[in-house]
Amino acid sequence: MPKKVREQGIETAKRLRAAGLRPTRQRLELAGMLLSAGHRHMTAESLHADAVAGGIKVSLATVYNTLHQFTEAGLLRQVVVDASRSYFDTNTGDHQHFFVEDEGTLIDIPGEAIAVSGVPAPPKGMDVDRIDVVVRVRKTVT
Amino acid sequence: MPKKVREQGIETAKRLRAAGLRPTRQRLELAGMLLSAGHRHMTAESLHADAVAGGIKVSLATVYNTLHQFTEAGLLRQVVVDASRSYFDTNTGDHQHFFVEDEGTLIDIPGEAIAVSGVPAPPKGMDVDRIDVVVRVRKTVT
DNA sequence: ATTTGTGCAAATCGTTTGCATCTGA
DNA sequence: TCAGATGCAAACGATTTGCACAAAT
Repeated sequence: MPKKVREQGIETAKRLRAAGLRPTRQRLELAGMLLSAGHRHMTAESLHADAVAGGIKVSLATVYNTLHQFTEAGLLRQVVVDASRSYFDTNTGDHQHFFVEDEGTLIDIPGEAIAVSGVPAPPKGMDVDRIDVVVRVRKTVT
Repeated sequence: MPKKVREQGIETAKRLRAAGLRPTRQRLELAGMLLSAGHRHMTAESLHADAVAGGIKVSLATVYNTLHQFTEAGLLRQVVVDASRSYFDTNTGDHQHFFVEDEGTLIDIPGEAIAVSGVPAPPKGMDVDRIDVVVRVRKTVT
């Protein structure tokens, strides 16, 4: 194993431990897929498919568990755009999304770009947790 | 039957016919619940429960069908805030929502109040269908 | 050795559908 | 009459869970 990869693994292991998660093989490999390259969007099904395609042995149940654990640990963010599937985003920073309805795909919109103004004060005894903006787009009908 | 109620029923029947829907007993009664009073938010389950509680005989399957038909007819609008349930809103005008995460309830935010700026141009060949803003709130932790 | 995680299959939840029966026009 | 609507129960797809086994500390 190349030194660089090993160190990356150690680095990832630390992050998992810090989140109170044991660095198991499955979690390390999934974390590797998610945290290495650039940001990505996924569903449990798609991540499982990618993992299996990449030779990683994990069950779908473990993928679901892992996605939720990572989300709770702040490594991922859940995006609600479709009533029938859950999407996850490796970009946990301030940003919003385009949702391509024909394809079921997400595209990030930088948080600096977009602004929401005029939000009324929340009802008494409530605090704003987050503001989500979804720009639903579809293929132009020509 | 009081004259006023009968006329309301006739009025509703017209709206249904205009939407290409036969004014059946179930559809008229559900429409009555939805279009009479002020705006309301509901899930299929909650509407079915309310209908049954109000003495209206309908099956859950018909409630689902009706909600979708009404939505397609523009009488209702679907709101996506929770990955596991579909919400519907009798307010089909321009507006947004608070979503109380602890309770799973929605509160309207008038469209005039809120504004989203800085939305980038959608990708080539895509048109913006709608912009949804969800202000997620939760009970203040004291 | 003890605790925690994994995989599988069964269970669950919201939602949709097939089909026999009704109902409105 | 008869296309369209309804209700029920079975089917569904996404997600969760129970439990025996495996792996991490």
